[in-house]
Amino acid sequence: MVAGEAGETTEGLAFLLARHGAGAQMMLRRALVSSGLTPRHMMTLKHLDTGPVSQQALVDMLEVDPSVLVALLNDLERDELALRRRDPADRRRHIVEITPAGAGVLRRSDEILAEAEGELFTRLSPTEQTLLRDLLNRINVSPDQFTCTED
Amino acid sequence: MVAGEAGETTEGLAFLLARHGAGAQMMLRRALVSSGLTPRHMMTLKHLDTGPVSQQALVDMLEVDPSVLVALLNDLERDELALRRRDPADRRRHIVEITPAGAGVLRRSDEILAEAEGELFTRLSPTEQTLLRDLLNRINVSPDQFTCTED
DNA sequence: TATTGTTATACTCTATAACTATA
DNA sequence: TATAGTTATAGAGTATAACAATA
Repeated sequence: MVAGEAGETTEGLAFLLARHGAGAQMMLRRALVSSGLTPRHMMTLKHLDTGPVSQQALVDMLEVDPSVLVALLNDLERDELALRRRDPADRRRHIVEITPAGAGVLRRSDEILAEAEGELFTRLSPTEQTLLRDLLNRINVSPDQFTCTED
Repeated sequence: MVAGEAGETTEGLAFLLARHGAGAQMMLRRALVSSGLTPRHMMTLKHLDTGPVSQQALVDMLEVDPSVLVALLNDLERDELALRRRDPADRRRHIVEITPAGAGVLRRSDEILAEAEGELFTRLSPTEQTLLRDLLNRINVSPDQFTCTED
């Protein structure tokens, strides 16, 4: 940082990561437009694909606000990609499951996404992609993320 | 991709990148709260720090909408971190420059950010951080990003 | 009283278009 | 007519709190 070049400043690594992360998010969003899904809808379907779960469990998996999940599930249910039914054992609970149509959309979206990902990372060899994954998995995403109210 | 484990699905690399990019963005935002800056305010100051420029030039550098830049500069000018003056050569233009106070805030923010970045990447050696930077710089952030209207 | 899910509301960000003043 | 900057407005996304049903 002390030794900077003449006119060009080196962008901080965190800024670079944030910028390209936003780019990846935008890429995902665009790739999924043809499926009528947002990245979050897709992640929801992905979790549902492993079996029925309560909304509470989904909230934990997706790390979203309960009210956000309600909206997501309303969309999926309207399009008949998922459905809610009461848990007979605890009638407060909703058990959410994916429909066959939902599973189909998920599979198609997975293919579309694989192609889009391929384009995004064409300039990285498979080895380098694995390396990138490992490096990303070793950054401290949530060290003091608990102090999130404000300070 | 074909060979997945029993219950765990491997998260797509693009999803991983988007997720950790959002994490980095949140970290930046929190680290800068004490400066009263958002990451974008800081980027603006960083560009201004290399010399006075027109708003049009800033729009290109920051890749934001002109109306967004207006709001950013209003904030910075209210806090006397930057100022606008008319370009005598073309009175439509505003020449924007950083103030001494703005340069001071920028320097302090740079230090704060260096510390926060250090924490974010503690588990990566300097070599690995350079490697991560190189890998990030080689992903295709804007291949068909021009087709952004909708399709 | 606590928990699950829902609704309503407000706040931030962003995108768009209309407007002004200059050229 | 085109350009630089501004303003106003609407839309998406998110966060919060109040609420109904059930435990």
